[in-house]
Order: sequence, then structure tokens, then C-alpha cells
Amino acid sequence: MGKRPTRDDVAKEAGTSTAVVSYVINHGPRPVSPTTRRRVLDAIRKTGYLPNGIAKSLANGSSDTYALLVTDLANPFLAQMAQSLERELFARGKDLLVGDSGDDPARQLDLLEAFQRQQVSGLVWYGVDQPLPLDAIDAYPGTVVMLNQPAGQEPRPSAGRRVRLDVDESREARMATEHLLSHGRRHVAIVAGPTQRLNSRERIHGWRAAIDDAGLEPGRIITAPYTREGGRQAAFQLGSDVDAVFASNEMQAMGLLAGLAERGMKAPDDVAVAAMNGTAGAAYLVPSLTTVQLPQGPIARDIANALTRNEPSGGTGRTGRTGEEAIASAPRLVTGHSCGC
Amino acid sequence: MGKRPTRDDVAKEAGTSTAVVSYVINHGPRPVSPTTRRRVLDAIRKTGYLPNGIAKSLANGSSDTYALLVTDLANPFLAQMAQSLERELFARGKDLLVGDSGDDPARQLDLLEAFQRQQVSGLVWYGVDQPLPLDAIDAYPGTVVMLNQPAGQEPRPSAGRRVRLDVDESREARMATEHLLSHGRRHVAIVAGPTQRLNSRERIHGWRAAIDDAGLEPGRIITAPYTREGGRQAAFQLGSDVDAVFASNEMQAMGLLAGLAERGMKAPDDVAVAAMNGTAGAAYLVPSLTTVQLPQGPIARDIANALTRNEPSGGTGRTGRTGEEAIASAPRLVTGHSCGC
DNA sequence: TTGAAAGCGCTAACAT
DNA sequence: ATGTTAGCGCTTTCAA
Repeated sequence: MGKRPTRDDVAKEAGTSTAVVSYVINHGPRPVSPTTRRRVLDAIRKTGYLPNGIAKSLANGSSDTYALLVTDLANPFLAQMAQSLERELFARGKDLLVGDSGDDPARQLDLLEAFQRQQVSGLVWYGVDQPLPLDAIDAYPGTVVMLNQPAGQEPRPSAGRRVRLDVDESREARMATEHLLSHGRRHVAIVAGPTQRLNSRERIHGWRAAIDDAGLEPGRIITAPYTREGGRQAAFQLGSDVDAVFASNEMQAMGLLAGLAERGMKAPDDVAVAAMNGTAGAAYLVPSLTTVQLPQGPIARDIANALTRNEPSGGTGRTGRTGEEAIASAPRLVTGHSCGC
Repeated sequence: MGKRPTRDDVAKEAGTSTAVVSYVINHGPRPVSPTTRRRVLDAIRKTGYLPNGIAKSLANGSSDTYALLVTDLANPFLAQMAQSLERELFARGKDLLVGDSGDDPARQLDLLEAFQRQQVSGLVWYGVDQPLPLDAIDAYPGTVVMLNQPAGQEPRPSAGRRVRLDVDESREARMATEHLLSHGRRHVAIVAGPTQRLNSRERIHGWRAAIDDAGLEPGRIITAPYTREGGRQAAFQLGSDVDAVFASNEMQAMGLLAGLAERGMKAPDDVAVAAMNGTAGAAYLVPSLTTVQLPQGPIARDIANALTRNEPSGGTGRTGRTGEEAIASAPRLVTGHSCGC
């Protein structure tokens, strides 16, 4: 980093004190006469001065930087979240740091520590696994928005503000499954995530509830990683009686479609398919994939607002008894051809 | 950010000076006796001290933060790059900031400024358009790794180190096209990007060269945005004589396959398809997509090395006459079924 | 309305 | 081997 002009250079150039330069730049906290303001502004332009955000953060005791910590930055669902979040934060003059835990708990912990060192003011967290490492969350200072924290947890004392994205995994799975049933399908299997994961179990629960409500027998539960290859492998475990499959995420669904094609099975004719946590890309698969999607734009906006809103309580060890903050997310069904529509 | 323990607290706890604490933490620059070291380490553990990276950066005059500035974080190719880069930087104890220009030049400029304010030590840049805004690049202090800077540019004086990812767009397009021809296809069209873009023209050039070399007539050039929808629309502009299509990027190819399916055209039977800048997802399209891919892992490693390598020259206005730094990228053909393989 | 100066937490040159 | 202290660039209180 070369020698860049500092606030001192600007002050000198403008013939004022350094404090005044601050007042001008920050529009406060003290007023500055129009004349002086002009001189400062000119000096800034002349010197090509750019404030040093690092120094500012140190003096302020808080940074303009936030972080997104997820399990897989290349997962379309998460990549889209990164994109939306960056947009919103940038619009608010904030920066976004990213971390990819790669589903590794140790790595996740290291990233948390790294973010703390960098004094990030807030963290958006899609945790490695359910149940989440609550101790680490509790100890984390600053605001934490949890993307995959299950509802109905006991409020626990935490070192900072906690906000939960209110996702109902079970309901989303149910919506997708019900749609498959509405097409007259009777044997709906599920490609589930690893069963030790809570979100996986919740999705299974929703799938099952839809089938129970219809008075039908549940189809096979095929467990697979939340990956494309996991979905592909699952396709080869499908019995010939199955006429529909609910996939627990879009990547699995994508692999499933690929696997079905390999087996020479037609979707939706032989097997109808629907998934949850879909993205914009679902519409361009062959056949176009029916998914339940979350309104990422609004969600990202709410998250950014929550992050940058002045912390209501800065203290330590506060219990979130004040009606636990949550961000709403209204899932909607986006139909393609994979379901038979 | 709550009141966290500082180096002073640690020093007090350990009964030493603050300098010694620094020496221990940084393994230098002065030696510390084993006894004292232990006491400091214990004090650190006891207080739960975590160094303040912001303060460290200020004192050092350089940060451990780097930035990735791209046109579309949700583009699989770029998302994969973000992931790989984050991995490599994290392994080196560095942080990664992301910026999404959304193909907007003004936004790109704003992001550049924001990164400068944050004192990022290096920037990885996939620029909005060709030709790149060279003035902004030249003025950028610190190391800049350019992901889509064409080769053979005049060396220009710049404010920091400049590294170019050595991609030969033309060659990659040619590789994909030649592969289509090797399957006996004779009428190869191209879905090209916007023609005002240099990279688009280079890809057209490579496609054309392959066809010329084979002594054939070039097929239709269909211009479309670098998006899935662009590719889909292109499918509807294909004449019945076309027996193969080269798509200029993976998103276009994905849309193209979708569009072909909509039209009832079979790939690869009716039309063979191949693309460049493919990702791991290509293998799971239907049919699996043949692409030319760049070795993202090694590339990310080289970029991280370039970024974190001590700057050979910190000065201002240095011309890169010293054999312009470049990072190699060896494209390889990854075959799927879309080409007829 | 403006200026002087005390920090913010850390590094490292300079003393001891 | 360890301690003292002057910055790094900025914010903001306190004086003027």
C-alpha cells in the first residue's frame, strides 16, 4: 500500500485543522461554515484523498464490515444469497466478507475466530450442521443472523444480538410434496439429506405429512448427501413403483434428473420431480424443475436491515427474552414441467 | 462490539510488558524466554484474548484483507472462483471481501473505491467489460490480478503490481468447436456474447478458426447475453441445417439445452452442443454438457500466491517492463454426452 | 465555528 | 530478554 494522502494532508492543504476535515466528511458532529467546507472539499479533491476505513474503524470501535459464513459458496442457493446480501450491504455502504466452511466444523470455528479478529459488526450464518454449535454462537459478539437455526429453541444468554431467519423446512417440503400429489401421483419417494441433520429430518417430516394427509402410503426414503452426485445416485435406487420424487434441495434434484435420464426414465412421465430451496436456475433444467423457493431479495433486504440497525442492546449476557427477533420468509411454489404441469 | 480484552489486559495478567505479548503472538521480531512465553500464553487463554486485526492493520500499514470483484457472484463459474479463492486465502490467514458489479460500470467503480478505503491489500478482478477501464486499474494501489484482461496489451505505468490470468479465450472456443467437428458435425453455429465485448469477439474468432481449418463454412452467429435466458432464446433462432452449436459460456449452454428441449430438438442427436468456461455442474445437465474447463483449483492457488507474495516493488508509477507477471491456465476438454460422445 | 489533543489497539524502534 | 513509547489515521471531547 503506497503512501496515500491522509487527513493531515487535506487539513494542511485546506489550511484548517484536522477536526474540521472530519466534520465535513462525516457531516458532523459539529457544524462547519460553508466557506470552510468548500475549502476542505476542494482540498480533498485536489489531494485525491480517500478516508482510511481501517483507522476509522479503530477510532470508532466498530467496523463497517459484515460476514457471510456458509457451508458451500458454490451451492447456487447460497451463492444467490451471497449475491443478494452483498447488494444490500453495499447499498448501505458496508462491506461483505465471505467464509466457506465446506461443511467442516473445525473450519467453521476457525472462520468464526477470523471474523472476530477482523471486528466484523455482524455475521450471517448458514451453519455446518444441525444442531448448530450453540456455544460458539452464544459466545459470538455482535449481531448474528442465523439462516438455518430451527424454531422453538430455548432462548439462551448470548454475547450479542441474535436474529433467526424464520424458515419452516417442514412446510416447504410439504408444499412441494402436496403439489406432486395434486398431479395424481400416489407413490412419492424422497431424496433426503443425511438423517443426522435436523433440517433433513424436518424435510422428511413435511414430505411424510403431505402423504399422510392424502391417506397414502409413504414411498421410499433415500438418504444422500446434499449434492448433485447424491441426487444422481439416488435415481438408481428408485423402484419401478415410484411415480414421483421429492428432492430435499435443488442440487439433489438436478442430479436426480440426470440420473433418471441415464436410466432412461422420463420425467415427469415416469417420475414426477419437485424440490425445495430452488433458485432461478431451476427453470432452465430439462425438464424445468418445479421448486419451492424463498424470496431471496426481500430476505436479503431484511437481513441487511437487521445487521445494520443500531443494536438495541450492546450489553453482554443478555437473554433474548424480548420476543426473539425473526425474519419472515414466505415460501412459494414455482412450477416447471418436472412435476407434470 | 462489546468490551473485549486487549493486549494491555493480557500484559497485566501475565505481569509483563505489552511488547512481550506482541513478540509472543507474532513470533518475533524479538526473542522471548520460554518462561515468559508460557506466562503470556496462559494469560491469553485466561483472558480469552483475540488480537484486534483492525488495530494490527493500522499499525502495520497493510491489511490481511483481499477482495474479489466480479460481474455476477451467482454465475457458477464465478461462484466457484469465489469459493476456491476463499479457501486458498483462508489457508494463508487472509480474509476475502466480495463485490458484485452486476455488469454496471458505475457500480464497479464504487466498489473499487470502497475496497481502497478498506485498504485491501490485493484485488482479484473480473471486469465489467472489454476493454477494461484501464484508468481505474492503473490508479489502483496494491496488487491487482485481472481475470479477463486480454493478452498483448501495452505495458502501462500503474500504481501497483499487476498480474494477468493468462486465458486464451480464442483457443478455448476453438477446442470446443474442434471437438464438435471431430464428431463429424458440419454446420456449427455459435451462441456468442454481445459483440461489443472483446471476449465475445475472441470466442467467435476461435470458433471460426476451427471451422476454417476444417475447410467448412461457418454456421450462424447468434448474439445473446451471457445468461441462461440468452441461451434459451438462441435455441429458437437455430435453422434446421445446423447440426451443432458452440455456446460461449456455460449459462448460455444450459439455456440452450432447455430451449432445444422446448422445441423438441434432441441433443446431441439433432444438435450437438459444447461450451467453454464450464464448471462441475456441467456433468449433471441433461444431456451432460461437454465443456472446456479451466483448472480452477490451481488457478486459485496461483492467484492467492501472487496476492500474498511480498510485493517485489512497492513504488508508484512502475511500468511492468519486467516480463509482465502472468498466471497460467491450461484449459481442458471435459466431455459429456451433449457433443455426441 | 474552529483547534488541540487524547485515545482506539497494536507494532517496533529504541532503551535498558 | 524485556520495558517504554512514538506512531498508524481517525473521532470526538474539551477549550478557545
